[in-house]
Parts: sequence; C-alpha cells; structure tokens
Amino acid sequence: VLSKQEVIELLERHGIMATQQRVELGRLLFARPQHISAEQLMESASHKAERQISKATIYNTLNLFAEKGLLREVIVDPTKTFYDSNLSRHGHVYNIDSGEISDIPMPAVLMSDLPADTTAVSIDIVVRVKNSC
Amino acid sequence: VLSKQEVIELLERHGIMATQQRVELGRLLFARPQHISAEQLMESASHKAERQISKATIYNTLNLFAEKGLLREVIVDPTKTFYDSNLSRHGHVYNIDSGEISDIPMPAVLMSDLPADTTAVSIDIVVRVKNSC
DNA sequence: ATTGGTGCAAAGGATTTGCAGTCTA
DNA sequence: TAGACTGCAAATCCTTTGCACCAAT
Repeated sequence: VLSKQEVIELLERHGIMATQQRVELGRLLFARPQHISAEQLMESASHKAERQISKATIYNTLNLFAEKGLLREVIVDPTKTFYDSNLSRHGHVYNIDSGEISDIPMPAVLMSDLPADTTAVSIDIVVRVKNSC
Repeated sequence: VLSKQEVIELLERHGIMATQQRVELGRLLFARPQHISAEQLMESASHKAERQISKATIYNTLNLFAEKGLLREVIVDPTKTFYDSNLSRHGHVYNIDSGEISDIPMPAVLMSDLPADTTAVSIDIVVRVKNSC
C-alpha cells in the first residue's frame, strides 16, 4: 500500500494535480494490481476513504488516470468498464458467469497488418470463459 | 447478396424460426462480411427493408443470431456493441477516432493458462489505433 | 388453440454533463 | 483572485423488459 506522499509524487510525475480525492482513490487503486469497476471503486471508497467521494468524481478520476497512463481500461463486458492497475503486458480472461477477470500472459502478436497512417494505442487479448457445466 | 430462400435455409439450419423480419435483417447482415452496430442496422433496415422493423426486434434478432452462432459480438467500444458477420478466425483493429473496425489475421494464441473448470467461449484480439497526427 | 414473434413505450443501468460551491496555486 | 476540481442531480444513451397484438403450426 502506497503512502499519500508516494501517490502524490506518482500523480505529479504523470502531470496530474494531486487533489485529496485523487490521492485517496489512488491509494485504493494502486495498493495492488487489480481489475476494478467504477461501481466497485465507489463501494470501496465509501468504506475506506476519509471523506466521501461523489460518483462523478469517481468517473472523472478513472477517466483521467486512464488517459494519463496510470490505469488501463479493460473492455470485456459491454455493460461495464473495468480498470486495471497492472500496466504490464498481459491479456485477460473474463468469466462471463462470475464476472471475474484474471490475467494471462500475452503472446507476441504480429503488428504487421495495421492500417498505415494510424498508430496503435493498445493491444488487448480477451478470452471469455464460462464455468464448465 | 443472399436470396430470401437462402437466408431462410441458413436460419433453419441454425435452429432459428425464419420470420419475415429475421429474413430481412439476415439479408442485410449476411450480404457481405461486415461490422455493424444495432444503430447502423436500424438505419439500414429503415431504408432497405420492405416493412419497418422495430428497435426491440433489431436487438432481439442481433442477440439471437449471436447466440445461435450466426454473428459474433465484437466488444471494442464500451458504449456500443458491434456484430461481425465474418465468422472466420481473425482479430480486429478499432480506430478510436473514426469508429471504423477492420480485420487483422489472428496469430496462434496459446491457451495453456486458462483457469481449470472453465471452458473458453471466445478469443478476441483488439488493437485500438488512432490516426497519426 | 397454442406457442412464439413483433411493436411500442417505458424502464433500467452505466456514464456524462451543467452548474454552483470549494479548493489550490 | 483565477483556474481547476468536486458534488449533486438531472440528462443521455444504449439496451432490455412488459405487455398487448399478430403469425404460424
């Protein structure tokens, strides 16, 4: 778990003004590598944060962190966005029954067939699984 | 472009009752390999279909076709689901500026690291790109 | 007749937005 | 003080649902 000061430095290194809410959310998010939804973060913040943090601020902060490269958006479910605090190169396994997300190693992917005049922003591999019946 | 009769046979082969709306939507969807959203299909149907087809039927039909294996859901954008009438093994390039989706070959992906007691339903590779500035 | 499909409008749920109040540099 | 951030509620957008009507077996 990072100290407030460590989070403040992390944010500022990424050009993000370190406000109180952002620091508290940062401590929750960067405590460990995890996959978390806006809803889950709201729930977590309502228990653990010193001050209560509004829904809009949760969404704003998640979007800002993702944009600034502190979080990675994980698009596995059309109805809900997850954010991954593990920035290393990896793919995801999404259990469509339980909603759980776990990591898998990402194999080398050949990038030879991208349209010219564009640049790759992200490469995602998602394996959707269901519980064996 | 498939004839009505060809679409009827296709649907029945997949255990789908061939109603008029489903056949018309099938003709639009299976005319060529494409990536289409519910909204785009509604737009297309409003011009080309013989009778007008309601929003609910569009969604019901897309979900049914996907469930029965005639379409593949493409989850690239958290705000909108696309459906792919190309069922062959391939990945996608999603242009976050234009919203365009195009295909890329899918490299062999090692499936050795899936959780036991689950079975893979789909494997998606999505490369998000932006226009070079 | 019975089962399944369709259309319409309303409900639902995640996310965004507008604006007033608050904090920070 | 100016600019940026936050909170709240309302608005938005995509998608699903409930229900009455229609079609096919």
